[in-house]
This record gives sequence, structure tokens and C-alpha cells, in this order.
Amino acid sequence: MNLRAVKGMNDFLPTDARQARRVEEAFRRTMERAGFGEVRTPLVEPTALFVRTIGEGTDVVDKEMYSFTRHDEGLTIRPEGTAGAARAYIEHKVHAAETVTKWFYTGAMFRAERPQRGRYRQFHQVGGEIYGDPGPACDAELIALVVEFLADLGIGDAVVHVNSLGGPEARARYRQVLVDYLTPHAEKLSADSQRRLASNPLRILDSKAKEDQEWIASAPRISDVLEGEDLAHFEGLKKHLAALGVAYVHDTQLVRGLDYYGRTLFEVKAAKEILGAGSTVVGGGRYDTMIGDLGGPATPAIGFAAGLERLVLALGEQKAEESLLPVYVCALGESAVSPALVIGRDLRRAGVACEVDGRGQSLKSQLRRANARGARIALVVGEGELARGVVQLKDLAAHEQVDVASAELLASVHARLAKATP
RNA sequence: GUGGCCGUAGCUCAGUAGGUAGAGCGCUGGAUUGUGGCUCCAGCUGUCGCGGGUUCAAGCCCCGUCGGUCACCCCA
Repeated sequence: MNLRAVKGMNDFLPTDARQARRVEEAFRRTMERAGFGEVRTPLVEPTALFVRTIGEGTDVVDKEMYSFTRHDEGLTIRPEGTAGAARAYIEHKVHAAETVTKWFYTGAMFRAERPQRGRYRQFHQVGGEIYGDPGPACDAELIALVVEFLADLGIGDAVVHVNSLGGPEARARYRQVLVDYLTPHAEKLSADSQRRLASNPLRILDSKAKEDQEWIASAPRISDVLEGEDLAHFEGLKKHLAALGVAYVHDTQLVRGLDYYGRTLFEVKAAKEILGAGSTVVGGGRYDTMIGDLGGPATPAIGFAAGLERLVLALGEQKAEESLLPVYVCALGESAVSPALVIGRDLRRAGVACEVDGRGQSLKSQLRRANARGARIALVVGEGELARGVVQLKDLAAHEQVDVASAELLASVHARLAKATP
């Protein structure tokens, strides 16, 4: 076959889909318990929305977006979730209906990067946003929520990294300090970092090149230039995190790529080396100016996003859950197929999950399949049974089999399923 | 966009100095005229990624190409 999935876009066959759903369900549970409502926004948004929020000069906007023009309208398949949610928040004037809004979302995002482990062109994120609460308690609670979510999933050993970029002024000030510090040494920096010096100097702090390390280590820190309310905000955050018992590290080199962040910044890294470099599973931060910049009422906001594929990697091999298919109905002989179909339908109507085998193959083959499917009970419907008005109920776990009158079948199946597996 | 590694059965892989393909798993059937998981027996599936070249002969060597993967950049 010469038709293949698009590079970097993957199929989730049932085994993978089950893992994904597990993550999504844990996420939904955690968020709804904390008062977040789900928001579903379109996959496609005006290109300008992402250019203005994420920022020109970022890789995401400059070379990774799936953009196209339709009827003279520039459109982009969303590369992340925050911008669309912010757009919806403004468009529906949600701020007028309530002062604080908490939303979560799940869904596919698209970035035309070169695929690699834990990074795909179509990937999936779960994320949350809080609008209208400027305080550090809000930040701390959101971070704690992320930790709860991970713990619920069984990822209890992840490490939270926090940092503060300060507000726009502090960030600009620090950027200048950093540029002034690094410029004299520019030719000693890695080629990538020399480029970053002009485009995005903060990201030099994130460099993995060995020749950059000594400069990074002795570079001025963002926290050194924080003052006033920015400083108080960060101190408040740390205090609340400590009270919540959230283990975190103040990572002075933590910088995130998207332009809209200010003040609180955080990342959660998996303890396990699931990715080659870093193992960031969750990223987030405060973006107090975005809503206003987009033309909405000045509204502080904070959010985070977690990569579903990376969470699944972090989960690793965890035991598969119990069978979803307790009953397998075997039809023996052509005349038994219709009755077997009826039995299957009636079981499902009564809430019992079951599968009917009407392939007409040998009983051995059908039972093999019943076993392979993980069924607890096999019901054998054959000509002999039909003539006697019974169905053979075979408990595959207990190795017992009994004939059950058709009228009592449902009750017997329920009784069997209620028994503990031997 | 750059670099490394890899493309042989549905899956995981073996294939020795070039002599035109194998194992395990899985699947199907049988041992048990209609009784699973264990065991035993038998059987099925391949454009050896694709194209060209060298050679009497290429899965193996050479060139190209496509695909996958990992890493860098960047990011969830």
C-alpha cells in the first residue's frame, strides 16, 4: 500500500488508545474536581491569533505552523491550546459573567517539526487555564493540581521546576542584562547560542552545548533582578508551594520558548529518562498581558499544558486493566447463530458486555478465541442445547460448566460474574 | 533544516567468505464427531523498502532514492 499516515502523525490502535484514554480520564477527573469546566475550541484559528500570542521570532510561529489560505483568510491548525481558549474567553465576554474562570481542554495540536521520540507533528495535549486571578495562591494551586494529576496517573516521582521571569518590564530589563553580560564573550559561545543572542537570548540559559556551560553558570540570574511586586509574587508562590508540600526546585535557568509568559513559569520533568534530553512532561506559566493584548479586558491568566504522548511514555509498562469482555457467546452450527445473536443482544441490554462468535468455526477455535479475549464466561449455544431449552455456561476461570435454562441465563451469568475469580 | 543508526513473514529478529530465505511469537487445523489456557503434531504468509550497477550468481558489495528511528535546533 502506498498510502501511509502522514509523517509524524500516528495511529492509535486500541492498545494505544486505551493508554491515551486513561490519561485523559485521570486529567478530567482531577480538573473537574477542582472546579474547572471543559472548553472545546476549533482546531483551526486565524493565523494572526497565534502570531500575536506565541510571538514572531519563535520557532513555532516561524516554521512549525500548518497554515493555509482559504478564501483570502489566513488560517492555521492550532499548534497549542492556550491561544484558542483565550480567544474564546474574550469572544464570549466570559469575564463579564464571572470574575474567575477555570477551564481545561484536551485535544490534538499540530506542529511541523521533525518527529522524534515523544515529539510528533500531530500530538495531544491536556491543559488548563485560569483567568482573572492574579495572585500567587492561584499559581500554587494550579501547580499542585498538576502534581495531583500526575500522582493520580501513577507518576509520583516527577520533579517540579519553577522560576519567575517577572513582569514585562523586569523581563526586558533582565534580557538586557543578559545580553550585556554575554556579548563580550559572544565568539566563545556555541553557534546556536550566538544566534540566540539576537533572537531569543533567554533561551541561551537552556543550552546544552558544553562550551556554553561556564557562561551560563556565572550568568546573572533573573531572580537577582526581580523586585517589588514581581518579587513578592514569587516569594508568595514558594510559600504556598511549601505549605502544600509540593516538592519543587527553583530552576534559575528555566526559560520557556513562547513569548507570552511572564512572572511564574513552571515545568514538570519526569524522573525517568523518557526523552533523550530533558524529559519535560508539563509546561506552563502566567501570561497576564495576553488577554489585554488580544483586545480583551486586561485579565491576568495562567495556564499549563501536558503532552499526552510523553505522559504515556512516563507511565511505561503498567499493568493492563481487567478484561472488558466478560462473556463470549459461541454458536455451534448454522441453526444456532441466530439464537446466539439474540442471547448476545439480551445480555448487552442487561448491561453485560459480550461478544458473539457467529463465524461457524469449530468450538475449539471459538473457545480459544474466548480465552484470548480474556472472557470470564463462555456460553455455548448448540443444537443440542437449543433442543433442550438450555445454554451451556462455561466458567473459563473456574473450569466449570453447567447447563442453564434459557429463562435463567441472565441471572446465572450475573451470579457467576459476581463470584470472585478463582 | 543538520547528523547517526536501521529497512528480511502480521510482530521480534537470524541470515555465516556473495551460491536466489530461516527461527520464535502469532494465526489456522489436528491429537479430543462439540470444549479454552499447558503440551505435542502439521500447515499458511515474503515484490529480502524501491531503482540502478558490479558479478556466471546479490538479502549480502557499490551508487542513488524513499521510509522509519534516535539525536541536535525547538518544544508538550
